[in-house]
Amino acid sequence: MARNCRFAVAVHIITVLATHRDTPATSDWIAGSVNTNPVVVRRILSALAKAGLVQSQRGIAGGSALAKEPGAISLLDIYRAVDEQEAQAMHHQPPNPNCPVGAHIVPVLTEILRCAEDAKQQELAKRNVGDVVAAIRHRIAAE
Amino acid sequence: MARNCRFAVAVHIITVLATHRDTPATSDWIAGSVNTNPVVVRRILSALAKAGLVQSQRGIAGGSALAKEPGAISLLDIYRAVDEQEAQAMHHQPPNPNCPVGAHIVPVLTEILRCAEDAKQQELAKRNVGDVVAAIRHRIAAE
DNA sequence: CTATATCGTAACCACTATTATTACAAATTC
DNA sequence: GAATTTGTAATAATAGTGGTTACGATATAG
Repeated sequence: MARNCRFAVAVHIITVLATHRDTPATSDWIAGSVNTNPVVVRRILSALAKAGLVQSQRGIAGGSALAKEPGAISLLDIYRAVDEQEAQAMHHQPPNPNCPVGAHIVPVLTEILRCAEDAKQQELAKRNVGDVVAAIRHRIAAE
Repeated sequence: MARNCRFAVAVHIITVLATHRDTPATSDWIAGSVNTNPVVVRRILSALAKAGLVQSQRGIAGGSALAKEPGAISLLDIYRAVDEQEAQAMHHQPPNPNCPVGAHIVPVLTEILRCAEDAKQQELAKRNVGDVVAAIRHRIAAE
């Protein structure tokens, strides 16, 4: 259970909200579509709300709704809202500073990983929630 | 201790080998530069050897050495040799197939994450071990 | 005002990925 | 044959992750 699926679940949640814009969706109802626990959904909704992507309301007619148009929410917005951790990390222990390689490799590697992560994020920035909804509608129509 | 630093350690190891090409390096010696346990170094060397990037030899004059020129080893080669796991994963439980979103989002998300990962790998492919050695030499000269 | 429904979040558990460490057989050289 | 080194298995320690329970805060209905 250790692999990170927050991004997948977050996109799922936002896509559900984008296809039910008439009425706020409860975490319980969303959890039924994602097939997980409502608290997991609420945790991710909380992160998305902090990023300004969704709005939630408590109470008897409460629930969550998009705070922006689907076309104005990129997948990078979602990624940054929920996936703060780097995939590849630096050494656990700092390398030996008396070795020429050990003394200088960390900033070199950090810069390389930053470029690689940037490329990934730029690819995510090319797509928005409207595109995901359209892709799903296309698949439904093709059935 | 849960973050993945195999890529960082693998690049470190290969860079050490690239700067000491005259004689094979023992895992114990490399571990001194990386500041970790020799077995950790040997495990990563084993993965690098399976990818054809290094060669190791047992025995009293044993150790490891590059199997290719530094300029012929890209960082993507190293990444693929040691980092098999995806950073972002799909849902733990399959989504609800009775929800239109749940029924169709997985292939859409899989394709998006594949593109993002591809972009990252293409960025890593642009750099090779020779570039890393040059960057480190540049930093040493700038001291 | 009270009851009900819902969110927000803390606390805890189970599971997994990862690194560190010990141990030892296999291989190589002297 | 002794010494050294790799290769790998086994184990422990740590941390990230999602699932679950619990409960206070909040909003609406009546």
